[in-house]
Amino acid sequence: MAQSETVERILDAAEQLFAEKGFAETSLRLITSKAGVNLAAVNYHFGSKKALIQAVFSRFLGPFCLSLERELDRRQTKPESHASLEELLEILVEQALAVKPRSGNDLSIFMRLLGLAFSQSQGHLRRYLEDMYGKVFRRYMQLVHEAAPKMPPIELFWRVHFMLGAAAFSMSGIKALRAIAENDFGVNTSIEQVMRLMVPFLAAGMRADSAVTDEKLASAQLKPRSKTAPAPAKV
Amino acid sequence: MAQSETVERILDAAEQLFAEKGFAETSLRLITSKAGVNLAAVNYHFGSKKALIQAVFSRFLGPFCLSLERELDRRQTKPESHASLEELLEILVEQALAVKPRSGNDLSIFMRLLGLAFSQSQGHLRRYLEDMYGKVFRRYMQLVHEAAPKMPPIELFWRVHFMLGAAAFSMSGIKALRAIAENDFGVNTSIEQVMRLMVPFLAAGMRADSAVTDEKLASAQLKPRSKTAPAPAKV
DNA sequence: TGTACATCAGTGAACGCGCGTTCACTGATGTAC
DNA sequence: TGTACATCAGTGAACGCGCGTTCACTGATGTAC
Repeated sequence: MAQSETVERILDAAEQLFAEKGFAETSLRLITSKAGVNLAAVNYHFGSKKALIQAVFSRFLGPFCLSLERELDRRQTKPESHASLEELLEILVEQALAVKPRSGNDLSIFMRLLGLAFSQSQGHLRRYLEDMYGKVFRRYMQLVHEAAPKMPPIELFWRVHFMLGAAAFSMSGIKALRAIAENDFGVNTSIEQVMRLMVPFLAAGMRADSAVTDEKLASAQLKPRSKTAPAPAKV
Repeated sequence: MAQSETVERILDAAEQLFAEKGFAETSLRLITSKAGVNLAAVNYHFGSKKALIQAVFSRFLGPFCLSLERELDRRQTKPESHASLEELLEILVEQALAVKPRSGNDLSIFMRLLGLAFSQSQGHLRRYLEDMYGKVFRRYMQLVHEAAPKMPPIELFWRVHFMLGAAAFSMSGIKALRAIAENDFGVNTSIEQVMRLMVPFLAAGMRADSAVTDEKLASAQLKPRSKTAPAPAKV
């Protein structure tokens, strides 16, 4: 076998199987037999199953976040004009679609993996993703904050996670959902179409009138972020 | 031990552990030791681990769906007036909150389980839920359909799943999210408050102007549901 | 140009471990006569 | 009232199995002299 074509074969097989079955349910024996490589090759090249899981994410998220960061840089140099919610969401769609052609595999596979990353209890994975990509994510969130109409910060917080949920969930089950849609309506909805359908839905949700009635919630403000402990003392 | 207090203890422990760790990652040994019962008791009372998983869902979904069905009956007898999207969403919130006091345990645990049911590959569970609760779900969806402003059916289909995603995802990670919110903003958001924050977000998303530009998608209509095969012949 | 050695991707078999399940058994309770 | 039997929740130990990981090994390729 050519110089570490093996590594790519393992990553391809693992990506697909993890997306289908989840992490715990996918054994190294299944991965290596699908990849047509030796069982021990995973531990030889990656060191452990955990490291393989992280490598699968990095292969996609690396280029994606790099591309996203460059796009954010580009916008920052332009004359100061805030992007709309729709524009911000479109940026993500564009970056995701741009990364896709890396290989023959499907964007939907990776979206499903992202969904799993949140719902499966892979503590090491969440720590790894936060360390590697947390910075870009927070930078993007800052722009969303600026684009959202004046709203209690805590409500913004929750709405962002509703958005995240809608995206991660529908993408994570996208294969089944597309099949149902095809069966019930007789038309095929491409991944790209689904993502574009999501944009106005999410933007409208973000713009809905505030529902906060509780006074404590309404007045809550973002505390300064501290690495190790809550904010030190009263202001 | 009193007459099958054991069964309840197993269900309580399993519910909590499944929600924390997922199904595959939670062993019967962990469940039974947390419950303080013998390892073999699960297989004695439930027959298998799969059956235990289903029983955990039924303990909550049974009362919930019964309660939902009665509420839908009540509304059907009233003078013909369509419920708004907000009203329909509020119904779910009310039913969910009404079931909660069954025991001391937390609604959030069950919401997380529901999220897991979609994202973990438990084929038997999806089949079981569809068989048991599919009917009520489709009846409810019909009302949502009537409440949504005129919209291509396929877009409605996708938007419903965006809603489902936002709910399932944010509820499934609710424990971590509440902790982050508490840490970053210094206020506690109750599960009930989160659910009520979700209602206007989802309703606004459902009402957003249609984004369908593709002609094929715009004209797609719901096919008659057939048990075994696609619709028989051209109309 | 030829030989000795180092490197390294990949291998095959085995390791110990935790898993879900099974099974013969116990002991308390209820029932028939 | 007393005895024999049936029922059934619960037990303790063992079963076979698939898992992630380890390890001594192979064989191809590159490098030094």
